[in-house]
Amino acid sequence: MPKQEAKALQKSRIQHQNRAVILAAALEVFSAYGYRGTTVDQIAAKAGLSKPNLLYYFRRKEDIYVAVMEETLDEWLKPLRVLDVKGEPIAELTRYISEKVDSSFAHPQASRLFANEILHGAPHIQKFLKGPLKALVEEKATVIRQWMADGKIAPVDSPHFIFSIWAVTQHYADFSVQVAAVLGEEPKRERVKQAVTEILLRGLQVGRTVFHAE
Amino acid sequence: MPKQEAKALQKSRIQHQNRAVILAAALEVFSAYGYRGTTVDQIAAKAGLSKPNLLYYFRRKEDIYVAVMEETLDEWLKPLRVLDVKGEPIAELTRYISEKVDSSFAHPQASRLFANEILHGAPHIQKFLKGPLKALVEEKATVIRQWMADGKIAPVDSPHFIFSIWAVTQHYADFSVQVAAVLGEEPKRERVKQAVTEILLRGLQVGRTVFHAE
DNA sequence: TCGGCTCTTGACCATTTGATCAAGAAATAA
DNA sequence: TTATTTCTTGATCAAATGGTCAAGAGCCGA
Repeated sequence: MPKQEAKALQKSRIQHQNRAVILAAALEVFSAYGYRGTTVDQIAAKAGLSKPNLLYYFRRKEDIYVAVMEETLDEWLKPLRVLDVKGEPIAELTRYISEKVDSSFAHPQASRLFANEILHGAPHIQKFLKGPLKALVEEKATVIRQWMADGKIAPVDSPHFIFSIWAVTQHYADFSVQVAAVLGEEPKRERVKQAVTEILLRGLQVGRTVFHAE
Repeated sequence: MPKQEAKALQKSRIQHQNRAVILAAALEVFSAYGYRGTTVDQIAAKAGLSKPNLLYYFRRKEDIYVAVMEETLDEWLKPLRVLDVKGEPIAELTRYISEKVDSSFAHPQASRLFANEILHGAPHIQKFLKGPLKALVEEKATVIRQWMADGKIAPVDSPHFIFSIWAVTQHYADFSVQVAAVLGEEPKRERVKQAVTEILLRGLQVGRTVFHAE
C-alpha cells in the first residue's frame, strides 16, 4: 500500500488549509501578546478551531511559534538579499529603505514578532542570527564598502549603517503605538518613506551641494 | 497618637530599602521576560524575599510593574529635555545622541522594558505617550525647525528625525543580541557612538564639503 | 456501500501562578 | 520590660493553562 509510505510527507487539503489558518492566527496573537502572553486557547479561538484540534496539527505551543517564526524570517531577509553592487548606490539603498518601510506598514505583526523574539534574547533563532543573517550582512557590508572605495558614496561604517536602516524602518512597525501617540495621528507611509530616506541617505551623497547659512 | 496619621505616608528604613531591592530585581526580570513571562516568584527570588513578603510591599504583580515603569520613564526623558535652541545645533544633537547611546549601553534593561511595553500596545503608559512625551517632542521639534529656519542645519522632518534618533540609539539596547550575533562580538560603545552620530548628523551639516568621486 | 484513515472534540489532568491569611518574629516606642 | 506596630512566612486556594485521551464524526478510495 503506497498510502503508508506517503503518510508522513503528504498533506491533505484539510491539513494544508488548517495549518495556514493556524499560522495566520498565531502570528496575530503571538505578535500582540508575546510567547508567554499567548495562550493556545487564544490561537485556537482566532483560528476557529477547538484547542485539541489545534494541537492535532501542532503538538506543542512552541511548535506553532517556531513555525510562524520560520515563515517570517525568510520574508524578513528578502529585501536585503537583492542589494546589488552593480546598481547605483543611492538608488539601491533607496529601494531597500522603501521596501523596509512598506514592510513595516504592510506587515507590522511580523516585525513585532521578530522584535519581541530578539528583545527576549532570541532563544529560538540564535542559529539564524549567527548563520544566515550574519553571512548576509557581511556580504552586503562588503557591497557598501565597495561603493565607498569607488568613491560613489561617502565613507560610513557599513554594518552599523545596515543596523541603522533596520532600526529606523522597523521602528514604524514595532513602536507604531508610540509614533501615533506622539504625532497625534497615524503616520503616512509615503511621508515616512521620504523622511527616513532623506535622514539616512543624505549624508552619503557625494558631490552634493548643500545650501550655506547666511 | 500622631503615629496613626503618619502611617500612610511615612516609610520606614526597611520599607524604603526593600522597595528599592524589589524594584531593581523586578526591572531585571521584567525586562528579560516581559510582563506575562515574569512570575512573582522570580522577582522574589532575585530580591531575596519570600513571595508573601514581596506582596506585602506591592499587593499585586501589576503594581510592581507600574512602579518600575514609572521609575524608568523619567530617566528616559531626561536627555531630550535639555536640548537647547540656543546651543550650537550639531553640538546639541551630538550630545543627545551620545547620551542615548550611553544609556543603551549602561541601562539596556530599562530600554528593553520600555520597548516591550510599547511593542505590546503600551497598555500601561498611554497617558505618558499622549501627554508628557507628545508635548516634549512637539517642543523639541520646534527647536529643530528653528535651527532649520535659521539656516543652521539642512531641512529635515523634525519629529521623524527624533524618532530616527530614538530608533537607532535604542537599537543597541533592544536588539543587542542581534547586533552581537551579526558582528560576531560585542559592539564597542565609542565606535557605535561615532558611527551613529555620523549616519544621523552628516546629512544635516550645512556648508559641508563632500569629496567628489573621480 | 464499506472499511480504514483522517479529523474533531468534550472531558479531564497536572502544573503553574497570582494572591490570601493567620500566626509568629522582629523592631520600636512607652 | 511591655505593648504596639511592622515585618515575615508556611500553608493554602482558586484560576489559568499546556497538554492528553478516548470516542465519535467525517472523508475517501476500492
